Amino acid sequence: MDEARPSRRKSITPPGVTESTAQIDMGVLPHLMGYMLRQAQLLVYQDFHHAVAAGSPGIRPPQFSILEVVNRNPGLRPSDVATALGISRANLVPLLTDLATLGWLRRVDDETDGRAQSLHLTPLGATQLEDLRAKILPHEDRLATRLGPVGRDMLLLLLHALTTPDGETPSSGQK
Amino acid sequence: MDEARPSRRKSITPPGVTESTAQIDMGVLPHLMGYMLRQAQLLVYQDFHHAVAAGSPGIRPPQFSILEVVNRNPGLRPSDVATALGISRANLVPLLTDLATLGWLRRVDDETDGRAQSLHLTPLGATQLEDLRAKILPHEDRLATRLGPVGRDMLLLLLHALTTPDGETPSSGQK
DNA sequence: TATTGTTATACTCTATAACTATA
DNA sequence: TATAGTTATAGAGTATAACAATA
Repeated sequence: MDEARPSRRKSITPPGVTESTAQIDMGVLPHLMGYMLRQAQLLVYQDFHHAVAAGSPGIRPPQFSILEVVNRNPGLRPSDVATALGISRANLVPLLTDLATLGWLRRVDDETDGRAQSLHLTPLGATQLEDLRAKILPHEDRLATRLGPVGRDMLLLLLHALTTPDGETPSSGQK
Repeated sequence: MDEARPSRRKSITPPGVTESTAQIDMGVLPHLMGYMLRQAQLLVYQDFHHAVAAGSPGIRPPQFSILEVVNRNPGLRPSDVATALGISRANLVPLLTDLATLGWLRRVDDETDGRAQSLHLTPLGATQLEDLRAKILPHEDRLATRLGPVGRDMLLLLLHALTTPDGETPSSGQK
């Protein structure tokens, strides 16, 4: 019985997200933004890992985002970082602790508000962040070559439009 | 060192995550595909949850993907589902078990190959899948209104280009 | 009372290694 | 030996509740 499917050959197709599914009907999945966003994000995250893992173990996208935001906004508070990156305060704590343990980030108790802290990058953290950018940007550029000359800008524009609630102005967000 | 930023400059990128972070400089993050893909995916996944949670508890994107693929390819094997969706065989097992426990999916031992199984949706599973589609597609459409008339197709096209290794033909998955 | 940082907990997703039973 | 399904485990990300100190 069974064998509703003809010819199950052992045609092992190379790994990757969608390539090995050539003869499988994916149904509506390729038409769902959620599914395709997940696949794309997995791919880019793998690229991030390849770009960063060797040289900066333990640094993943969230850690990089924290470094970037704190570097651009010295003295920022954990609470603000959490809302800016969409991370809960509770989940931010161990990330900040790890970065502080590395000596890349300092937590300074606020003098006017006994509850608050001010976050700053150490000189080491600043140079490491530069190093991370120098690794990440080329890899993103390499991936972007799959999208054609204006594809990357178009993708970012669409993603901004998607994540921008409504009355925002995403038109001024490009470099 | 480096930039020595003057207090709180309103730099080039207001858009991004939320409007409450308007005065925070997000640096290069809004220009990174990885960061924006993550933000977009979180948003769409929240939408998925809102669309599905009430009525089908426990059904998340991976479960839906499995149902969709098995429905379109009756008799498919777990191994094929795993590679098609980018999930490891090991991690697929509990997902299939849950769906089987719900009575939505059957695991039939293959008669010619004692190691293999054939996956099929039960009649209940098929109707439930129809129900899920009827909930998910409108919510995706609603999100897509932020992207303009051709924005959604453009986004899907770019995501396909990004996740397609190189000389592949993404048309095999198109409807 | 409300907020800030924190702790603790639980659940999901992901990544490996290793086992069984078949082939 | 190789494969299919499975088990077990560990790690990361996410989501809540609750707490102490402070406002």
